[in-house]
Amino acid sequence: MARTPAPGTRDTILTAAAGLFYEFGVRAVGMAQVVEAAGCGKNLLYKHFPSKAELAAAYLNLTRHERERAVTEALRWSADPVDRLLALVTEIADSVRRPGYRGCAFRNYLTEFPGETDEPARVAQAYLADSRAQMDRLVLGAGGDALLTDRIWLVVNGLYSGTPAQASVAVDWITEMVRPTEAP
Amino acid sequence: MARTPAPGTRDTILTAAAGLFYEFGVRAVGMAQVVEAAGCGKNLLYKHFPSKAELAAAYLNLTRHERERAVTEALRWSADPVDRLLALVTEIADSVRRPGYRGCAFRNYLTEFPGETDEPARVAQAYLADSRAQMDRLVLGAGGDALLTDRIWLVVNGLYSGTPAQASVAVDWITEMVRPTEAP
DNA sequence: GTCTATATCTTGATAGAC
DNA sequence: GTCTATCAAGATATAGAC
Repeated sequence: MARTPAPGTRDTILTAAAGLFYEFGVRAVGMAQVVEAAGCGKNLLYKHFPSKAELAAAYLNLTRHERERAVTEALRWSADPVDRLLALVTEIADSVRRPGYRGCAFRNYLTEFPGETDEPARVAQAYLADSRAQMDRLVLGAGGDALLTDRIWLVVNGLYSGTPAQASVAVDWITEMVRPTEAP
Repeated sequence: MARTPAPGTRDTILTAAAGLFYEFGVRAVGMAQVVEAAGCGKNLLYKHFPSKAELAAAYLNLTRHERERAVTEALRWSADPVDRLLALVTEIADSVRRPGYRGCAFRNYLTEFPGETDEPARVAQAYLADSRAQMDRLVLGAGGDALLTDRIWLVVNGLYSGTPAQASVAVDWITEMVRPTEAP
């Protein structure tokens, strides 16, 4: 009775690994833990991901795609440049508010592996650069200048490493910055 | 090599360990590396620091004392509440600008060991709480309200995980927030 | 006696073999 | 899916220099 090769094995393993890596950190989680959480054999894990670094890179790529999907979805409903910027900021704030939030996965990885130049590190750095570039494009599109891009990135950086309680403060503040003040 | 004079042994070890821990992360640095960098025997290391956790706690406490000394020094010259707040912010910005800056040591530790409740984790959490409380006290003393404390903490958080280039942006911005605007 | 150096024990991790 | 080789790291114990 040959087992039917499960269609989503790679995804199953990756999803399990991603959850563990994000919650406990990449260094702290062993391949054995991933195997146990995925409910598969060790051979399968190494068949799909020949090394832990490749699994970590896949984890960061998965996270990137999830973030991009969520951001694209959030931006889909707004055409106005200011609305689009605020939609992005709101989406980030929502992600910070989600239970189990433990900071930005990419920044966390780079903190765990400082000075590293392997593939996961490159994925993380690329995401952060692209993420900043996207934010800057939206700020400039909404009529902001270079100073405002710096300031908003500062606040968003603080938001990423902050608590859910600060999410609303950040959103409200950035709204104030880019919307004409309403008289009371 | 020549025998290390006895009295400063603990400090020598701790200084060496602190440099390595901050630069490469606590997890990535082994006790053997600390021994080599300190130029002492393994026995002596374990005599002064019975476990790696105790060495890590000592590292964070040392960092805390260094930060507190620098902040106290920066605040010494200002009596005016607004000046004191800006002196603190400027001191933080200067520390971010220092070559070799690799983020806040306490946040980095908590990122490396999420969910940990041992002594180093408690030291790190206590520092962050005290640090925020001090900042809030200065903001309130300078005439700010609760909203301003939240906003300034957001910016300072972003500054900690930011680049030296953003340090000036943060200082200028906070200056603008707490000083009466000067007419052009 | 104090410190260095080394040898070793134990644990846990990556990885590959069966 | 289990079993095992290999290695690194934390921690301890022992042997030897000053």
